[in-house]
This record gives sequence, C-alpha cells and structure tokens, in this order.
Amino acid sequence: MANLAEGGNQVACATCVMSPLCNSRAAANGGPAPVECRRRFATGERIYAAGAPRDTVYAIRAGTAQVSLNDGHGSHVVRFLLPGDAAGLDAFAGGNHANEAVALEDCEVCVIPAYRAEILGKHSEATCAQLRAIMARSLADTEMHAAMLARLAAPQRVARFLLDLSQRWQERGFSAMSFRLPMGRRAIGQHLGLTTETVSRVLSDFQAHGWIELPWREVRLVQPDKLREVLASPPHR
Amino acid sequence: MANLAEGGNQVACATCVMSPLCNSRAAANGGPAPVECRRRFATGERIYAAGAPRDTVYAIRAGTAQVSLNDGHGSHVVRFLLPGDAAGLDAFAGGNHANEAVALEDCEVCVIPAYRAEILGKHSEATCAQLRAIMARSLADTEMHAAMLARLAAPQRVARFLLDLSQRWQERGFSAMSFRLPMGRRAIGQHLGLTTETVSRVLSDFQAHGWIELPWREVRLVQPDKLREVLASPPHR
DNA sequence: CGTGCAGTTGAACGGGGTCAAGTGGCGTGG
DNA sequence: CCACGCCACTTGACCCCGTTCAACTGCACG
Repeated sequence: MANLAEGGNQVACATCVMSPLCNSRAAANGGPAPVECRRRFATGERIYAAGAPRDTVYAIRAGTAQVSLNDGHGSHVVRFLLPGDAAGLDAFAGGNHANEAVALEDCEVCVIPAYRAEILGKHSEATCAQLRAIMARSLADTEMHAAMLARLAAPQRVARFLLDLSQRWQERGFSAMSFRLPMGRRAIGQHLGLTTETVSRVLSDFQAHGWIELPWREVRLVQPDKLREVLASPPHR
Repeated sequence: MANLAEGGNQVACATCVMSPLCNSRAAANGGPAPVECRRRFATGERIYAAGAPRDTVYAIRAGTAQVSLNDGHGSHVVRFLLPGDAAGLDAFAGGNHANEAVALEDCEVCVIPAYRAEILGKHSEATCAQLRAIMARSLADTEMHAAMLARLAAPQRVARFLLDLSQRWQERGFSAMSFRLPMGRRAIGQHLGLTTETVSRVLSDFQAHGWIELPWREVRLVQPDKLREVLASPPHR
C-alpha cells in the first residue's frame, strides 16, 4: 500500500480491474502470486514496446499512461490508462505486442506474467471468467471508440473525451468535475483523430462558452450538461 | 457437413476460429458439446440484437454477416464476418450485447451458449487459452480499425478494406483475387467512416485506373500491388 | 408499368487540415 | 540573476477533401 512520492493518483487495489485475479482463491490455494513485481516508470518511459514478446499483462497502480499503435507513418493513441486499468491484454493472442504503452506521468505498475494468470485461471473458473470479462469490456470500449472516430464531428469528439475521463475518474473515487490532463494536445489529437490545432481550438471554444476552465494541464467541467448536449446533438453523419 | 443451397461460402470447420473449442478434449471427456444448435438466418435477419442478454457466442459456418453498433443517431459497422469468424464475444463481459449482428447473405451459424464454453474452459486450460486468444486477436483487429479511421484518407481506407477482405478470403481457401461483396456501399461507408458517395467514387476511380473490376456485387483485384501502393503512401496525417 | 431502392455522377459548400506566426512556461547556461 | 532556446499551446488565414444536395440510371419488386 505504499504511496508514490508524487501521490494523488493512487488507487486502492479494490478498484483495480485486476483485483479479482490478485485476490482469487486460486492464488491462496497454492497458485503463484499473480503479480511478479511492481515496477516504476518515469514520465515518458515505455512500459512495454511494440514487437516485444507478448508474455505479460500489466495493471496500472498509480499514475497514467497511453497505449498507442504505430504503423511507421505515424501513431494512433488507442486509449489512455488510469490507475486500475489493465494493459497488454493482447498478450493472450501469443506472438508479439502490436501496440506500445508509455507512461504519461510517473507510474507504478503491477507486472503479471501471462502464464501466471493462466495458471490461476486453471485453478479457478471464476478467475478465468474475470479475465474474459476484462477483455470483453476492453473490446466493447474499443468498438465504441472506432464508432466515434467514424461518426462524430470534432466538438463532439472532444466533449466525449472529457466526459469519458470525468466518468472514469469518478469511478475511481476522484472528482468528476476537475482532473488533470496528463497528456498533451498532440496525444489527445492522436486519440481523437484530430490535429493539435483543432483540439486546441475546440477546447478554447468550450472555454469561451464558459463550459469548462483550463488551468495548466487540468480541466474543470463547469457545465458538463452543455458538453452532453453537444454530444447528443445530431452527429456529423 | 451439409451445404447451403446457395453454396460457395461454406468452409470446413478446420478453418473456424472456434474449432479448438468444438474439438477440445474437454468436449470428448464428458463436457457438453459446445454447439447447442445450428441456426439459419436469411439475408437481413438479425443474428442477435443489441440489448439482448449476453449469454451466447456465435460462429459463422456459412454466409457473411456484419456487426454494427447503434447509438440512436446512426450506426457504425464494426466488422464484417466471414465464414469461420466468431461473433458476440462481448458476451463474456456479462450484461447485455452492445452491438448487433445481421446476416448479409443467408447464413448458417453455430450457436454456443457462453456457459458451455466456460464449462469447457474449466475442463481444459488449452481451450480456455484459445478463447482468450480469439478475443485478444479481435481486440487487436479493432484497435487497428480505429487507427485506420483516425489516420487514413478515403482512398487508403477503401484500398485497405479490399486488401483485408482479399486476405481473409484467401486464409479460408478462396480466391484472393476475386470475391463477392455481399454488403452494400452504405455498409462499406459505415464501416470505413465514409459516405456511400465517397465509397462509390473511390471504387469507380480504382476501376478507371484499371486496378480493380466491379461486376455486380463482386470485386476482381486486377493489380493488388497498386492498392498496396496507395495504402503505403504517406497517410492523411 | 410504376414504384423503390442501390448505385453513380456532378456541382457547390464547409469543416477541419495545413501553414505560419505569435505567446508563454521552463530548463539550461552564462 | 537574466538571456536564450525549446517546446507546448494558441490563434489566424487559406485551401482541400469529403460531405451534401441533387439528378439520373438500372435492376427488382408488385
């Protein structure tokens, strides 16, 4: 339960998606401890690299990170990871990691070798099902993300992004109205399929309307309902 | 091994992603048969609906289908299903289906109650791992799709779509150069984040260049390398 | 034969990308 | 301490690609 020096983004294991794994009866009944070790990553450090052998999954214990996909010409940010999120789930397809994860802030990460998760799953059907559920949720989220990229206009994408982060912080017991934006405008753009300029413009717009405030690398949602309104309005297509 | 009346899209179970499940030793050793029944769906019929209880996964045995996500304002086609593909994998997250699957042609579908898959997984770690691998691959594919939507221009999207279908048909033992396009232009557009008009224009363009031919609801790739060239060229962003 | 829908094609518009300049915070080195 | 350069971000002006709107074709229904 050690706190990171920088503090603030720590979450109890209770809210971690991997906790069913860590606390499974299987682990108590002679299975190995799922977590091999906890590692720290400094801002900008790579948690795992694309092309690395896919034999490990990770749980973000503190700090934030981004998962991105690189095709040689540029990169797309698949998702942002908050404390309690899992990464590297494609480990279970064997082969190599297709994407990479990079720490956006100093992070503490639980390292879980895939084979240990699999051993745990062998001992407990409940654990195995939990693993499937985590993957299924991740799949559903990614499908939603793709749908957003295909259908929404720029302001709607940004509104959705802010509301999504808001909800995820709230689920973790933090404020839904005010939170850090550890990623830069460029990363937001790479996540939403927009340029930095457009992200900047839309955020400025929202601020000019008085719907949000933008202190340095933070957001305060002043009128989240207005954002929901933007999102609900007839989409781009 | 019955063939459908319309024939042509039948695949041997050997190429089905679910075959490891069906043929697992667990099934032989007293586990239940994974497949509850085989159902047929006519063109346009819904295989499962959004909001339906998520308790079943499906394997397309013959025919093609589309999985789409609906948000009230319109819909996004998440992926197209070819014979041997699995659908409804989000079943394992519990709750309800977020997306729906619709037959594009007359289909024969293996219906696999989720609990049976789970029972099989309990008997065999290999089966359980296979299930995870299928989900992980689906996740990786969806991430690639999102990256494409975020970064590629219209002609590159269409080229990628054609090459992707080509490869998937080839993996199933059919021609990589010539195959049916069971989905309409609108569905292609909903998959690629483009309008029907743009899809039509780009396809006409490719045809005018002599790279492809477009008989009624079919494609023949005359110069697939040209398509690969389009795809490799510096992306939209 | 008429109606309807899928597809194609043309013309014009506009959202967002591109290019460019300007601002401000921060670290580094004098 | 300040000077400097760097980088993230912002803002403006312009332009292009894909959307929108519309007309037309052709095959498939009743």
